[in-house]
Amino acid sequence: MSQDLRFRFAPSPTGVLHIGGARTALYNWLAARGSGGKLVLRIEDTDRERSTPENVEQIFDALRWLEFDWDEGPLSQAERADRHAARLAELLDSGAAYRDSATAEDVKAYKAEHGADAGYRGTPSDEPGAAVRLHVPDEGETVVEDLIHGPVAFPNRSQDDFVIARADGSVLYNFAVAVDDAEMGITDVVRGDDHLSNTPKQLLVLHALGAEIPRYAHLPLLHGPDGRKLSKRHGAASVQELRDQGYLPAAVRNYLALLGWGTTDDTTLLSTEELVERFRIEDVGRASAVFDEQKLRWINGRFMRELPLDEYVERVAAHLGREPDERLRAGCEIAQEKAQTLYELWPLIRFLLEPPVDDPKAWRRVMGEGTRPLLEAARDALAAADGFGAADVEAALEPLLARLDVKPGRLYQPIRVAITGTTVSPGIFESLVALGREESLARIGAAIARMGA
RNA sequence: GGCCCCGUGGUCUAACUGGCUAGGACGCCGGCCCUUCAAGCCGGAUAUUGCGGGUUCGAGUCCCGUCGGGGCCA
Repeated sequence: MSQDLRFRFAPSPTGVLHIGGARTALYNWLAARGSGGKLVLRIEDTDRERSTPENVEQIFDALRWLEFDWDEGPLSQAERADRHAARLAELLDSGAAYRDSATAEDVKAYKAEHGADAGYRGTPSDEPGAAVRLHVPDEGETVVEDLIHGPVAFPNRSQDDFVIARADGSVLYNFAVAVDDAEMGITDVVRGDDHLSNTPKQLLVLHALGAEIPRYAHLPLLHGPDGRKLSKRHGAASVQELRDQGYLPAAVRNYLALLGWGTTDDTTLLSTEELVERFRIEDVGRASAVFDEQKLRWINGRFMRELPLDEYVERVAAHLGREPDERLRAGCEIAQEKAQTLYELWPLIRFLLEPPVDDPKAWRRVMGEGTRPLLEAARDALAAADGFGAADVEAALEPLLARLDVKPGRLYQPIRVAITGTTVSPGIFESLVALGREESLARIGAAIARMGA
């Protein structure tokens, strides 16, 4: 078992953890856990505008919600900047990099002369306004040994002598990350496909630095149903939204894991332990995937139903921002089978915690002609019941069906509307029991009164 | 424009070094159950594995070409 593996995850600090980013984090985390390594989190600070402490904290929040653990990057922002400067000077001294004052036009002109597929090669200069470029060999190729794609070769002659630092000394992305990886001892880089063609540049920097090369795994990107990169327009696009909509972290982890990877034996529902045990980064597919919220909902429903009641109540209470009292617990007990998300549970148990809702449509549809005698009979029967357990309630109401010669729905739906205000609720007997005899009678009475003569 | 990646039913995927009547899941349709809505159970439709060649007794799996989608850089 190799120890001290460091997987890095570097979300951009916009405050939003996108689903694609969350999957990347998950794969990093699973791979790290599976190999005895650890996940190192480093926030990308390239976008100063949006890189506020609040935004960074929001990313951490989302990651914590997913129940990941990680180490913060071993180097502070300031330390990183120091290393960048030092390494840059090093490359300049050794001649691996050089100053060049060429403009974009100059590069274009170079290509016009040498061919479009010829990488730009500059001439060293001492001018003050010169940027720093890295020397790229003319011969051979730089190959990325990718765990998912296999070897991917990039011809060196087509690669520009790319800019690694601006004239003012500020470093560019491909140089900065390569230095960071080297300085932080990153052993495994698991990130999106969009970085695949950046990788040869980072390798070139690493080579010039004489640093160790990490293992790379480039994940396929996530797309929306329209085939374009997943974004806000496609509904839930961030982990924060998923959380707000009442999804369970374990279900989200399960679903995300399946978005680009599958088990050989066709298992769909996996606990996190199983995920850690079975996930292998090498088995991740190469094609981009489409986020399908319907499947997430299904998986979430399965996890919801399998949750122990105590934990279920806790999760629900947290989501609703309420105390987990007896009423709530009673509601959870009778509605756990029915909700796919925490969010969906509320309309089902609301009647226990608040007065019945006013739903004119439901009322009109169910409380038609001849309903009043049915409700009166139900009220009387419930009032006279021996006890008020589910069996007692059923024993009280069931005989009415034959006596009044009505189908079950004709009797039960009006009761349902009377006590909840809506046509959808948990089982009618359980609902009455959870509400209690007194309150049930009061609500049925109120409904009768509302119907008038 | 250059370089690179990808292409299995609507969606996510499985198929060790070529042998499978292309498997599973979500969704969809139908049925059962039934006090509503779900869930559950049963059954069904949907894939000439982007397309065209080639190698082979045999290709989703190998080779060539082509189309389409995407990424990075410019």
